[in-house]
Amino acid sequence: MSIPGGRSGRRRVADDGVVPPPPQRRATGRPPRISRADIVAAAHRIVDAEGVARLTMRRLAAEVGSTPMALYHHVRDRDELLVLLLEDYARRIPRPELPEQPRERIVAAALVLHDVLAERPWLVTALATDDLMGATALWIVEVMVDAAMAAGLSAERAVHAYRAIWYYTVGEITVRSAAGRQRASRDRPSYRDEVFASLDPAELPRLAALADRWTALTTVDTYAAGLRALVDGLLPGS
Amino acid sequence: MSIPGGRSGRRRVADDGVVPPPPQRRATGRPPRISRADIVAAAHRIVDAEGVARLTMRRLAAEVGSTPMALYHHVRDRDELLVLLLEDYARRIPRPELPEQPRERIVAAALVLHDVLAERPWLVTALATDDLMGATALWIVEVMVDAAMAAGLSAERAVHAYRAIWYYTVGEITVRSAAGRQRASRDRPSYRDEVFASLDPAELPRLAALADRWTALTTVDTYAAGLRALVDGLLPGS
DNA sequence: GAGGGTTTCTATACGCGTATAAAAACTTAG
DNA sequence: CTAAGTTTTTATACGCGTATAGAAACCCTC
Repeated sequence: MSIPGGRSGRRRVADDGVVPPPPQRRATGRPPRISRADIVAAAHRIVDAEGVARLTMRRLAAEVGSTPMALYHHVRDRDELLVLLLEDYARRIPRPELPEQPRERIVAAALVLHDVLAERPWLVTALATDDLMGATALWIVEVMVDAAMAAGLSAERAVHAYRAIWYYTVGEITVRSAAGRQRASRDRPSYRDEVFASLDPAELPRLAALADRWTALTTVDTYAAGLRALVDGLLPGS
Repeated sequence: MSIPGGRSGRRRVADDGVVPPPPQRRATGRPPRISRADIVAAAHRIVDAEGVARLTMRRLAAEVGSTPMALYHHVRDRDELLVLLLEDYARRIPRPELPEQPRERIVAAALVLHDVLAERPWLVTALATDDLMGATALWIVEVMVDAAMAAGLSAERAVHAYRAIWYYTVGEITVRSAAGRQRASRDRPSYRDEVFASLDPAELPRLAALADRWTALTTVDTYAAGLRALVDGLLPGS
């Protein structure tokens, strides 16, 4: 009925924490032909070779040599699969040298987070659902909360600060990747161009003056700059 | 072949701006049975009565008394439909009294924006694609850019400041609405609970200490507080 | 052996967004 | 009246995520 053990670490431990005598005991039931790890590995192969758009449950089933619905006994849904993929990516992040200074620590940690996601923007939807990254990447959150407290924030406010940074990061990835997707399919002239072309300078003088530069201005990568501003505002006075 | 006139404002105007002699001229071709306005109105009805989940192209076609594919001659895709819906919502926003002080103007404008979206989080995906709201809500952007410049920022930096706020807002809505959706389907115990339950206090002391308060801490609405911090960081020093 | 219990896997089906191709309904030219 | 051209509408189809129901494959106890 239920999906088998989430974290692969704990297995066959009763509620009281006692491990049953035969540690290498096979549970009853039909033996599985595929495993969660198989699925994740196959998913990795597909994403690397054909892109995430091709990562469908049917394609994945074919890759592991099974049927689509069989996957659902090992993975709750497609979103969970994406989170598992991220888990793998996160494991590979080299834990970088972090600055000592709290403010710079936070910025550095957020940049690591951002870089991982920016390369795989399709993860963000799945992540937002889980609101937090997989367990493997939690050290980034720890760093940020810890540094925020070192900078003088209470535990509560440190968490809120982390969250603000998380929001900002999710938003940046979402918007920028959506914009990129749109630029990719560039036969149509885009709603925005049309709107900007017909701006009324009397009503919206600033935007009208910026209209022709708008696309250029909003294509620049300003994540780091905005992040620094946010952190500056979040931490107690300069 | 192409989808007829975007903004309903300009019609039958040649490239040189001269209106052809017969202003009430019907173009050739099969006369339309439905219009863009019909579609948007029907969409509104469905969303209000049955929720956005029911707003499918098939259901919408039934509502306007047509077939699904007929809609696609008046609307590019479902996302564009959502943007048109937002357009309508935006038109209804009463333009509030805005504070004179630039910093507070920005905050107030962002809060208006946030409130509109927070009530209709499903709009955000469509919006992110278009990266900007429909024309009707552009005054919010104008206010923010203008106030940022009044506070001493260059035009470029003012746009970047607006963008940072936009990112933060999109992220907040995305994450919070995803979390809400998840809390709605609460039979399963959620991946996050599992992760937090098995935190290693030696590795992640801050998070372990906060584990039991985490959900409470991350459920609080901190949009306004984070926004103020962001604006403080973006505008030149106090 | 035979029958339950349990787990995994397969078959089938639904509704979704939308691509594609063709039919229908009109205007205009001959 | 007919033929061509244009626009809108329809029919059909594809692949998607996944719900549901039942078959298959194993372990036990008799």
